[in-house]
Amino acid sequence: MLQKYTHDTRILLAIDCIIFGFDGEELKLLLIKRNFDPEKGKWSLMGGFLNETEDLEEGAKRVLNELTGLENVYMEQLQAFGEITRDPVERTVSVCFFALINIHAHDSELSRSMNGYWFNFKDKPDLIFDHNKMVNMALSQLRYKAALHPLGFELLPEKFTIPQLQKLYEAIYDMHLDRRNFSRKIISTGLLIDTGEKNENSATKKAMLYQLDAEKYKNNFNDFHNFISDFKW
Amino acid sequence: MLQKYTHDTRILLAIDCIIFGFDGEELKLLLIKRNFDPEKGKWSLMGGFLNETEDLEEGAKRVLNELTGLENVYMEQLQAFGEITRDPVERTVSVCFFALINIHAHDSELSRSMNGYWFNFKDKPDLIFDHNKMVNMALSQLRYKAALHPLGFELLPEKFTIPQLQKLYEAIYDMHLDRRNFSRKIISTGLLIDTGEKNENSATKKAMLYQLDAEKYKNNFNDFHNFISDFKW
DNA sequence: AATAAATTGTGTTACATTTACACAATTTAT
DNA sequence: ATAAATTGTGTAAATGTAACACAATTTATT
Repeated sequence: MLQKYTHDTRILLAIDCIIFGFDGEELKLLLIKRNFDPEKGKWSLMGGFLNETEDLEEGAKRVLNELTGLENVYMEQLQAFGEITRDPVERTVSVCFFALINIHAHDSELSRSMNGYWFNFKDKPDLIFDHNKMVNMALSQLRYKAALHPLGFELLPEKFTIPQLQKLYEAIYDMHLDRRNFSRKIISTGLLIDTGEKNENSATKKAMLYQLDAEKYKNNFNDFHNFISDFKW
Repeated sequence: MLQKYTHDTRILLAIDCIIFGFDGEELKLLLIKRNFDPEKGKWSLMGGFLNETEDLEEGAKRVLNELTGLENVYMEQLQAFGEITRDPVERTVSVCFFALINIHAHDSELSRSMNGYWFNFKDKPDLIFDHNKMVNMALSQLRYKAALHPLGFELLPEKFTIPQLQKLYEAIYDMHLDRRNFSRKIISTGLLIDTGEKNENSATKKAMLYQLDAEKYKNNFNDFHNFISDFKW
């Protein structure tokens, strides 16, 4: 058997998880009010230490699951954050993930029991440590990626209308999009299947409900698109 | 003073560094033949453990500098890699960076003394641990980013011709580009300054030498472009 | 039962960008 | 002088994007 490394520093490894949601009008963020130290009483991302028995993705899924009860959620690693003094207690490097969830499908009693609260992204409170930086980078990354790949669907229910999808994109980019051009762009991806149903929650003309073509979505996820060609980066 | 965390796992933190270069014809990778354990005699990326006195970027810069002697190099974090058994010696999470360097400007004696050798990316040998995965992801990320931002310049000498820049892009994407359309696209960014000089190392018509408009480059780096619109992802 | 108000679906035209290709100019070797 | 290789600039067709018009659906109101 191999010797262990002689390297002997104590640098802890944490996971932090940014959770995006969408309520039909605004891009939202699930944050927790800490009832534990350090920084008890302040707002932060959901996080935890990485266990020896799990890899990074498993750790991130665990952390997400502890707050939302969800599994099989879209998640990607943002990056590692390692400023020396980012955690005042002791040296901790955090690997940060962001998740896109259907806000109506999570276990809201569980998240409330963990002191979890949804905020409009625009109205998010000041966060502990370097969590503000993480969240801002995550929004940049979400914008970057959602402009080029069909990512937004992850934030919607299984069946959705094109106007709903447009409102989501308008929330992500905080800008107005042309209804007709947006619709044409989305339809032309070929990723949507007309369910034949209509959105009954409407006081005016009921929009058609679509769902993702799961096969095409999986196979063509990495294709390049140009969903938001006029966003000013 | 705050208590330390009670969390007590030993997970080591390493840095690995992918170093891209360009020799005028091919995209290159600087790898080391390990004369130390583990996996002595095999090929790997340059790496090292993170020290308690440095943050992640500082650690990556140190690792790069130990092999190349370079400072002030373009570098970005790829992501953290944390599979449980990625390092057979003991549990180690590695934060992976990639660097773009001017291949002619580094300390080649130093890198040779560290057992560093340049490979054509296409001919890279099998690497230890998960370094193959890191390198392939880094190429994807380089392609992604260089298609949208003016990144390629980092791999060229200070003064360069447009045909040289084109060869670089052709090497990165492993495809042929139309000379005339490429030239127009690059010129239209407004990032190039005509030095008035010509490339004397040419047996036929000598191409004009350009250099970056440092101010515009810095300010407009995050602007979106479409340098490689016809690459099939 | 007709009408107004809000929203959704589809079409059309002008403008900008990308693609494909032609030709003239420069440099060295023959 | 001529040929071969490469570089710089131009132009027309095809494609994609932006801006805008109008008809259809649904509920509430008259």
